[in-house]
Amino acid sequence: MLLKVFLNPGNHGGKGSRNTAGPPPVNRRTGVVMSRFGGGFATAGTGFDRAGGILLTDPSPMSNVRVRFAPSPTGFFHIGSARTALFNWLYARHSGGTFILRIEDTDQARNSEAFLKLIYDSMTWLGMDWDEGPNPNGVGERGAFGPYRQSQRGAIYEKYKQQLLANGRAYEKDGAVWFKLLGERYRVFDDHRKKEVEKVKTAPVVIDDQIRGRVERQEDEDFVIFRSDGNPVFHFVNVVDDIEMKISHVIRGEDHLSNTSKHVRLYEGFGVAAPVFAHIPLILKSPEMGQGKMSKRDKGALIEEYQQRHFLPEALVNYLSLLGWNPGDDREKMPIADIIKLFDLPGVNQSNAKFDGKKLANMNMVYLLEQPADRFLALAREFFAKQPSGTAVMANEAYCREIMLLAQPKIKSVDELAAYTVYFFTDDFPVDAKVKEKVMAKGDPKARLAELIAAIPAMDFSTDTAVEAGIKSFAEGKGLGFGDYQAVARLAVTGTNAGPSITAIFRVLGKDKVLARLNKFAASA
RNA sequence: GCCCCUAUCGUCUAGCGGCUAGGACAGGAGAUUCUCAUUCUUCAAACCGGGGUUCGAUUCCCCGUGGGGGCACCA
Repeated sequence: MLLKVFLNPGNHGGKGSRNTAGPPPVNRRTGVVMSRFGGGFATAGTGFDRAGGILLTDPSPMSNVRVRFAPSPTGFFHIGSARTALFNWLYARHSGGTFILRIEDTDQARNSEAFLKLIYDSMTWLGMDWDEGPNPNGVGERGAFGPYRQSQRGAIYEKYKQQLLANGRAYEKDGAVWFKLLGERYRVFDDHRKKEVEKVKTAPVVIDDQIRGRVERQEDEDFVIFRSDGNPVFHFVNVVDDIEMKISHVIRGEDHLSNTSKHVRLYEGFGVAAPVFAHIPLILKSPEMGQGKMSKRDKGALIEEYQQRHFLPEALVNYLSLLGWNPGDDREKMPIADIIKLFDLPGVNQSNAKFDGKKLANMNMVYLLEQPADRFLALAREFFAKQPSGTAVMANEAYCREIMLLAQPKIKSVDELAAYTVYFFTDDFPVDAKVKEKVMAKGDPKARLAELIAAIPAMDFSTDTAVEAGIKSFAEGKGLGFGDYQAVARLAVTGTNAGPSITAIFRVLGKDKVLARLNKFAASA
């Protein structure tokens, strides 16, 4: 078997505060993580063989970036997963590498096809296309390193297990298979687990992380790689798959940083150079949500939610890209092409970021405002297709179009459309009690209403400007202004104080409807 | 308990030894508009604490403290 050793194309360093103290026993040029035992490890360009090991060769020295996103279909697809996927995707696209989607579905009990589909759908919706992995429709897959679902890779894991068993880096105990650390053994009482455990004196594992800098961690206990039920554990399959799929850069959440020492030992066990690691900061709950890491249960945590609310995926992606990364200047709203161009691992922050739904909402609004009419209309149609009122709204295409375009510059997200435009589609619209109270308390709205009702039949409703001129000249005749009629008319016709210009509402609704509503309101008020 | 990561306005962040510490979201005030929203102007808002190093620390080092993560036959 041949395995490439991947080069690290990214330059290191960046932030001044980055921990780069001490001479890292890592080949900077290759990004190969080396341990201190045995004096050296494989470096690029130096093929080597190890007893029971794997031949390493380096036929192609230049970049070949291969990154993967490896979710488990055991729950909803949330913000954190999406951001991890995004950073992998961005890095792949930035470097002209390959983005792989691998499904870690070894947890039989918790897996579900519905969650699997959700992964494909969410990724697709967000525009993160993958070069290798299962096809987005779930049928078949593409790529030369499959299968891409761990549940189908049993034979590969078995082979790797045998290799470790054969080279003395694994052993069986209590029906499980354990990975064996090299070093002097001793027993000690573990406070955390309240029992005596066997530990191993080993040299620390040094990780040259693209984001964290140099991280040192001690791995001092043998660990299970195959459970007694015969199933391999996460650490094992993760490393085996990354080897088999020739992953060059492992970009994942910081919650895996502590696991990385296990993974590095595993790579050593297989005689394979480890990939470059990049541990990205986590997304934390916003202050209102409480403390800790954002979880699937938190409000606004699910990608699905934004999809259902018809957020613009590019707005969400833009916002997500800014959580833990920035382009280096004051720009925030950026086309994805610019983000791809500017994104790089050393530019990623080291500290966790709190999720801010308000900023996301603002980003969505900014994107929404600049959408061309046809795109906005398409979004509105998609939205209304799922609404109970949808059929009524979309019955008249031209009418619908006109109203949606009236609403576009006013709303923050597409899901506001239903409430924002109700009164255009039904006479049975809700009346905002608070607004009513306020409007009716100011001046003499009843008198204004009566005057308006009397004047409207003679007005020209053909254009906005005609309506405006009509009301204005009429109001001036009474010694009043447009504003004196606007509020009460709006309340009577729309039930609220927010909306497009009243002249547009009048024109679109038509004289008959407007008069009917004004009269009805006058009668009840 | 042990280990690892981290620390600038409420939030996202810029800053890579010398700055009136900048921008954005959110918030306050005002202007414009027929309302609302947008837009514009404007205000308030931060270097966690203590030691070093240095002529000089937000910036580098150490120690605290705070925040986060990990210590499984979960992933």
